[in-house]
Amino acid sequence: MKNGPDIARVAALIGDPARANILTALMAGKALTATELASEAGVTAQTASSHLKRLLDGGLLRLRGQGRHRYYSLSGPDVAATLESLMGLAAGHGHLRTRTGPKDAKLREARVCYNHLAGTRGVQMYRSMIQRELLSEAGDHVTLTDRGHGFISSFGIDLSAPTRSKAPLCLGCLDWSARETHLAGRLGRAMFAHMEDRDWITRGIGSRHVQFSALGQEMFEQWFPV
Amino acid sequence: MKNGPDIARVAALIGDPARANILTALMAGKALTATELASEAGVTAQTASSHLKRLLDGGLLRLRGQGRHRYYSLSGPDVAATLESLMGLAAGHGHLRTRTGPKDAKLREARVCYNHLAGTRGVQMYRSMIQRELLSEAGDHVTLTDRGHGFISSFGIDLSAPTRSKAPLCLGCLDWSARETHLAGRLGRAMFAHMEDRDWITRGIGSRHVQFSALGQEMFEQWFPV
DNA sequence: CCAATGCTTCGACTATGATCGAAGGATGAA
DNA sequence: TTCATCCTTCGATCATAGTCGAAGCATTGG
Repeated sequence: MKNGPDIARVAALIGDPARANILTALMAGKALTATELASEAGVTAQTASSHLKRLLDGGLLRLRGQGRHRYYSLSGPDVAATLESLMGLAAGHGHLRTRTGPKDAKLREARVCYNHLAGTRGVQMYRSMIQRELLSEAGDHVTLTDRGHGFISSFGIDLSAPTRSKAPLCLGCLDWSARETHLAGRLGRAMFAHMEDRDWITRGIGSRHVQFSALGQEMFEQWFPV
Repeated sequence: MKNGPDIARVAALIGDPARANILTALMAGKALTATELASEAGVTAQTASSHLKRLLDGGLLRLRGQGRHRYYSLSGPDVAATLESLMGLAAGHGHLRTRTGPKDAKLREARVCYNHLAGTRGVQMYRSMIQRELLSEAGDHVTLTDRGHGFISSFGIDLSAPTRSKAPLCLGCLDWSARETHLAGRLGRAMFAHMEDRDWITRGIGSRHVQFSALGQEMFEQWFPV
């Protein structure tokens, strides 16, 4: 009857509350064990196991077994992007899971999205880098310019390190709260990790919120002015 | 337990096969009546009615009543963008509804996506306009440059006509097949309509496929060179 | 007014799948 | 080896919601 990709299958996969909780928890980018995800989703280990199997079969998750632990993570940035897009729809039409509170405002300001910075802070960083032509956009492809390479190495990140990852260096990711692009991809993750190492930012425990330290606040404005 | 938008609600809404068919049918951009959608979805009128009610309540659809007909359409470009994103996931993970056939190849080349041009043709048009600086990208916002305004009016579209629409003039939409951006928004729709008026393109009946005429082929290459 | 069409509501049936208890396999620690 | 932890599989229960037949509104046309 119809042709094209089977959208219902994927959507139904995301459409269960327990599975949606699991996926949302994994948006933070860290790989989590099955039991951790069970508690995140608010179901027993058995139930979570069956959900994880389905998500795995559906290609949304990736599994790495380490000893008796099984670590699950999102299978790729495209999954994260789709989830953000769905969040945008849900938020735009006023279906917030909980009432909009101070926590939401914090999330809107800075949060982690699959290991890179999202929220107004993330958008600010992206805009700043675009404005100064450290990044350039062509179509949907974002690339690091020559000036950008210099900037990044002076920022303290070594991009020349060998990598076996085939993931794109730069990737635009649509922000559900700000409705603008922020930087994802390997570079986005590296910059996030770097700021974490320098104690500019700390992750909220059990939350996607990102807290800027006083130093971080100052440095961020200095490196990424509008 | 969790915070943020209620993603499961929206995803579950899209996750039913009948509703997914309805939404996919509406991706073509035209408003369709309840009975038309019922036949598209392959269910009876009663069933479709209940689905349409739910989609309406969920904010995914928009309703305009005309006489005894009720015309349903997608509530906005953000909905279309999310659907495309889901298609990308589904296609990427190999869940095609039907076997990949010639029809799919045609769809990949040129199709209508919420009343604007998508597929490799759509991407080509977008790239061409970006390259020649008729469009400029800043973050997620796409804007028509001064040169772009000149180009559009020589193309034969009058943008000075008064509009009560608050929809953005330019909007990037991620293509599920090409995985690049193509032009959506009011301008994207206007350009599509213009090419339709000039018989450069015709829509496939009951399909999202777009057929280029010989004239259209030639003109398209002339106006949007790579 | 009546008849026809488009659409929705109601009610009942049914199936899918979400859930958890219990049990079993796998790994690591002692 | 023995025990504990992590995780999965099996089986049974139960609720949600997708489906359609029948009936009821609403609108149009004669």
